[in-house]
Amino acid sequence: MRESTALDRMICFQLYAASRAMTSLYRPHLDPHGLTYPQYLVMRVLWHDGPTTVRDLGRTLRLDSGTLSPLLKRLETQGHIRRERGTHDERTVWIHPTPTGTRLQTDIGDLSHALACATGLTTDELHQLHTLLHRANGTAPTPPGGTPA
Amino acid sequence: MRESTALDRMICFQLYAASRAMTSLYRPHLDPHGLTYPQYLVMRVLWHDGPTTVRDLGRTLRLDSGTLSPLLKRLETQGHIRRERGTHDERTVWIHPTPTGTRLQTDIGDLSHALACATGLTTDELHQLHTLLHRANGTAPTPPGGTPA
DNA sequence: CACCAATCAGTTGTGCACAATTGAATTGGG
DNA sequence: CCCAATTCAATTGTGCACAACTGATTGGTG
Repeated sequence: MRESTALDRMICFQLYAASRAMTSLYRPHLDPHGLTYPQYLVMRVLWHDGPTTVRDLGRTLRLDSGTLSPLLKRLETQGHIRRERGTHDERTVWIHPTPTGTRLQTDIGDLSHALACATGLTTDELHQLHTLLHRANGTAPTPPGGTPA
Repeated sequence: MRESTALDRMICFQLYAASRAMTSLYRPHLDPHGLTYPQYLVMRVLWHDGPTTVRDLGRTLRLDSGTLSPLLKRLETQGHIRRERGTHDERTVWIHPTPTGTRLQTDIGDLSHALACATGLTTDELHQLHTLLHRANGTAPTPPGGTPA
């Protein structure tokens, strides 16, 4: 409908464009709280799992320390997290959400509905997309329940 | 299967992870030619459409001049493209593929098969994914024919 | 014609991504 | 116990993305 380039036929480009578009949809919701999208993902892991090591954050988000270290430094500067060297294993660094960081969860609220609507896809299509992306990512989709954007 | 975080249920994260994974799949194929994935996308547009303006490249790839200007400068330094101010409208800059840049197309060859296989999805699933991403991107999928990765 | 708004490419500044490397801490084998 | 291999976070360097801005060019209107 828009362009007639070979790009139209490339899944990789659609994936690339869709990922950036999704980030843009989050931006207006996160900007007021001073968070970027990757920072928001880190906070979500902390809200859900509690204190975590940098190593586990990397495994979960599939990011390495080269990305996470400066990102976590910025979250610490903003007062959302606290870093602490492990006592048992001094190589690991534990990331704790601060009270400020925890309060962000309720301040930001649930974005999934607003974001799901913004895609223009039906609930069924979102579910299909979710399943396909899971398979492409080599993970198993969580079978029951809704599918947040 | 891997993590039990709320991230599992977020399409946005699956999209973000899948997009980066796809780029990683391209990397070993593009690195030997000194191209990055976004640079490869630019070259594909030039191979398909011939000389193009920076403005149209931006519309096609959904990138602004802040991203394209330095990227094109690097492609020019590598000898793959040539820039030329428009004569009719001196605001626009035309991007021409050089012979070297054109030769890249045959040198790199067709990556779609290798990439499609690497995802582990069936042809049917790739087609579904393609259609869903198109709809999410607000574009119409090109109905007939195969679906390169 | 004069002027003003819009268009276009480029620059600046911030923040990811990721390869490669560093250096400290830990682990395992002999 | 000792030392070589591994693990872990951080750092360095390159290249996107994108917001905000600049400055030149163009097009439309009075």
